[in-house]
Amino acid sequence: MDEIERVRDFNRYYTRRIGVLHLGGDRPFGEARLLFEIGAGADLRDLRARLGLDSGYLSRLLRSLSTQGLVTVTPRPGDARVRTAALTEAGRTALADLEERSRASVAGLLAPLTPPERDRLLRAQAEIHRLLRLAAITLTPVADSSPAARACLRAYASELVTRFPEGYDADGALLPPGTLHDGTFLLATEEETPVGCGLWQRFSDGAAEIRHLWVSPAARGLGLARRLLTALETDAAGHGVTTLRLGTHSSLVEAIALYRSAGYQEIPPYDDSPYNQLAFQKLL
Amino acid sequence: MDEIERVRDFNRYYTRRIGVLHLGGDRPFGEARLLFEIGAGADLRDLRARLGLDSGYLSRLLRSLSTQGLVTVTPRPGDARVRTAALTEAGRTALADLEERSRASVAGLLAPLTPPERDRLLRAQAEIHRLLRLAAITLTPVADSSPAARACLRAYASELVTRFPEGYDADGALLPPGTLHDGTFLLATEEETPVGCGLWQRFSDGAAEIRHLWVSPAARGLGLARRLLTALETDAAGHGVTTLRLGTHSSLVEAIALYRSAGYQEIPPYDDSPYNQLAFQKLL
DNA sequence: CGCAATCTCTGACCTGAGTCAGAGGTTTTC
DNA sequence: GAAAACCTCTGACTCAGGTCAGAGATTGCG
Repeated sequence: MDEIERVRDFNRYYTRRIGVLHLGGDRPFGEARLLFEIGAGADLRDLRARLGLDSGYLSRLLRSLSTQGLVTVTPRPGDARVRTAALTEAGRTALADLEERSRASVAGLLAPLTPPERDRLLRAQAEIHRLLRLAAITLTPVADSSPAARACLRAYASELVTRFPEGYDADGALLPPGTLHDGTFLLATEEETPVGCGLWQRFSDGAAEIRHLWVSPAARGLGLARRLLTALETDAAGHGVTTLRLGTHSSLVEAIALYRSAGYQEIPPYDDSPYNQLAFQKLL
Repeated sequence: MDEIERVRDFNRYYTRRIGVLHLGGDRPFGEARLLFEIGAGADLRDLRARLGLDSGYLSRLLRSLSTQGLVTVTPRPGDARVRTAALTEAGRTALADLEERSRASVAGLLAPLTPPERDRLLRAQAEIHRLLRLAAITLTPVADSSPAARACLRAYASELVTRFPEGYDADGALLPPGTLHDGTFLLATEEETPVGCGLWQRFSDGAAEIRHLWVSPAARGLGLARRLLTALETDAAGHGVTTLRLGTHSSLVEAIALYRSAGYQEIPPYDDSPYNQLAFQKLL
């Protein structure tokens, strides 16, 4: 049985087992989901966007919930076009009940397992979650002046400000927008939000430099930095680059470990940036 | 976040990610499932039982598939009450197409991962599968003469016949039906089928013996033997047993390792059974 | 042989989930 | 102040999935 078949097999088994679990109770799934999503109150437009519902459908669902006395829908003060939904006291208890029943069915699933077995289950789930998130992240080349690219670089810079003991001067050290001509800016995106970046840029001597490799805190621990690095190397190699260099700050220990494990050799610093206390090189 | 919440969280993420995968194509899910289940041909009654369908519903589904030219339904030769469904050539290609598209969507999911990452994913999935299977197995006390109990003991005996170099004389060594009076026979059941057993039986001196601990080949590697053993110990302790003994054959190395790791100490053989070459004891 | 059991089919019905085209309010913009 | 934009609601409709009651055909059994 090959890799794909094993994954399909697992999917079948898992969804079958999980399908049995208590999801919406006796309440239709759509209503249960809506109760959950309203939570502390929400505008209908937001609910529609979050749940991907048709406005007519949402309207009917809400009416059903409000005739059951679980939610109230009122015009938002200040803008009466928008209406906001809120749970009533009965709605809150209904939601709590749903939650409790869902928890109970999971607890029933776990009950026969010993603590070490449960621990292994949780670890395996965390591993799968990690890997699936990583698999869902896409890398795309974008212009270094694109809003997403600039947002990543700003986040990168503001993190370095706090990480470097001497601070970080973004204006002086960050790649100015629109200046990346011979190279590629790669943006990592998870479900439409940018979660990392990196770029390579050719030197006048034909070698190239990797810069601004960054992974957002929300996406750390997935192995994304390594993937970005390999993708940058492949892209650069595809553009004829044979020598890659990079400089880094001695306080960025994880980055340094990454470079070493990716086959980069330490070389003497090749520029005068105060932040590049260490330099590395790799021949592609 | 507690254990239960973490499991729920994973379930939410996983089902969301998997839900996107290609399941039935443009074909309704029910029809796709039916195509899959018909496979090389099946009686309608079996299909109903396997898929849990109402007979009217199945009839309509099949009619839809047969007007699409994907299946033929014919009376079974020999018993014209029963009808059997078979895929046509077009049905086989439609099924192959479904399979292929499902495979392709899984392949797309895996594509961004490196081989070691995929390997970790598969391992984690296998671990979860194992643990969920184990959690789904129930242990119930049954009469030693019940059909399920006898079936397990027969399977146990026929396995020993091939495992022991000297063979195994079931008539002489197996617990005769209806003879377990002061003790408990535990049956392990996975989705209605028996997958293991074990019993404890009190000696005249007040101590008790564990016998016939067996796990079906289909359920090995899950940790079921250990669970059975602990359950037997707990049950026996609940009946006032403080000393448990057991005898085993020197060729059953996994069993011996299990006993040792469960805290059993080797003692001199306490009976003259030719199969109990080793004996163990544990004080509860 | 006749009756009961077995199996499948048909028609009638239901629910959840969702789409689509307007109608009718409210606010913003010019 | 009027038009445009925005937001929600209503009515009409679709589809998948499923249940239920009985009709009709066939077979097994006494």
